[in-house]
Amino acid sequence: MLSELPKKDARNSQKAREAILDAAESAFAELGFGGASIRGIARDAGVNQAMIHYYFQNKDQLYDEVIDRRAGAVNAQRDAALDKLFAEGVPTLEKLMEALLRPTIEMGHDETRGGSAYARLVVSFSNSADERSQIMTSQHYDPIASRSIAAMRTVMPELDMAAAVRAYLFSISVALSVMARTGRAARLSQGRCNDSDTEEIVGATVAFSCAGIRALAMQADNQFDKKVE
Amino acid sequence: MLSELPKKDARNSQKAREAILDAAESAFAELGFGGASIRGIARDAGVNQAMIHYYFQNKDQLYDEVIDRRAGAVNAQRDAALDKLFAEGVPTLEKLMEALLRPTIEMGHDETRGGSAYARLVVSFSNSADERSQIMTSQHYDPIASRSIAAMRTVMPELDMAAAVRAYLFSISVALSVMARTGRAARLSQGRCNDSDTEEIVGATVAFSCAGIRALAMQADNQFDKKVE
DNA sequence: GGATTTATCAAACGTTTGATTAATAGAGCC
DNA sequence: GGCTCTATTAATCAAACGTTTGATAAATCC
Repeated sequence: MLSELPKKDARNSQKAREAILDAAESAFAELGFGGASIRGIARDAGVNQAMIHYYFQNKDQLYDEVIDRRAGAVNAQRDAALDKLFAEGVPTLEKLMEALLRPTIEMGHDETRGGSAYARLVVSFSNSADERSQIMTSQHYDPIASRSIAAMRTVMPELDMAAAVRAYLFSISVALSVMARTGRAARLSQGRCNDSDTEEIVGATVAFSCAGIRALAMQADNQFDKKVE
Repeated sequence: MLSELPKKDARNSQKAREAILDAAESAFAELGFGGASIRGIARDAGVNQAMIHYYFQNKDQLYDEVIDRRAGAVNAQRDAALDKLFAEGVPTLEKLMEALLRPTIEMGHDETRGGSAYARLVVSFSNSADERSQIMTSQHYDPIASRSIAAMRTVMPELDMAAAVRAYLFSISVALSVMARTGRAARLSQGRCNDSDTEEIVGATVAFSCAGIRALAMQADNQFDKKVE
């Protein structure tokens, strides 16, 4: 067969699009939006520089599509998990938090499909206060966050709105930090802390979060009691 | 008095240095290392562009000094708090975690002295896996982290090394997320969640962390029991 | 009070940036 | 076999980038 040469048909164009998204994902994760360059992305993707503008117009839209591709997938998983869970009645807090956190953590640990690069990217912009990051967070992650917070209050009715929001954000920040996998855990524990065993990490994250959430609920309760008496 | 003109003496030179560091802190926090420009920093600081290279040689060293200035201050506070705490015997877990987390959170809430810009910066690089960020984290924050982890194991001897490292990193990630103050809490709670009340946030963060840490300790205990029986 | 050091400036260096252009090659259709 | 649409290329653009330079004013030293 003599067709290992690059083809210019529609099938190959999809390949090019994906290759650009993959390269951009790594570049944005490693260098930040400002530090990543269109030229570098094109080189890594093995395409001509102008192809990036052809498919994505400009750098901002490329960034948005990188995030949209992954956020869409993981949030669909979380939505489905919530649907399934509440179809069988009101779940335990542990089941709920695992449904919310597991897809996030697993994506970060999926080395084979570039999930870990995206993990670092989402950790970075979700903790940033600049306008671009805020827009990405609110557009791609606020809807599932609102649904999750409502679900937490169904499972734990004693959580008021403020406490539930705080509980959700605390839990997510823990999950994101294990997603990022900076290698710090291994460094600080001289290799005794394994941050590659997904099941162990999901278990630890869920246990930590649920205990923390219950503590927040008790704290809120106590404050309520004080005001009442 | 006719001396409102800029002076070229040593006193003014310190002012220029500080102005550059302040402007760089904001720029790096908002735009990332790659997105921030020396020209923009010089403009914001009100100094000539060449002054930045005169004082800091290059962009990398400027970045390092921005971080060193704040990290030195906050880690000195944490060290002193640990000294004081253990001078009076072995403290409770709550006292320990408050000593570790309060200085961090308070710096992020110090709007008047630019602490909140640094907060966003430290959140960003401490969750990043690129080489520059790793170096910053390990140089400026690993020493106090190691001491903190050892202190946690003194207070809770049932924590093995791996669990203690994980507990520390989880707790710090929660504190960092409230430090960043992206405004998301207010958005998701329609303003009901106040992320400006420092005391309330310190209380919530400490309560959440301590409960989580105890849960991790129990988890480790159970695994140990399983292996023994 | 001349020499030396420190602080400051405007201008320029070569490089890299995001973006645009005009030209072309191939696939599918009629 | 020509037409049309999509995909791809090399060349080019002005702007912005980090850094360096040479000159100069002020402060400090001996």
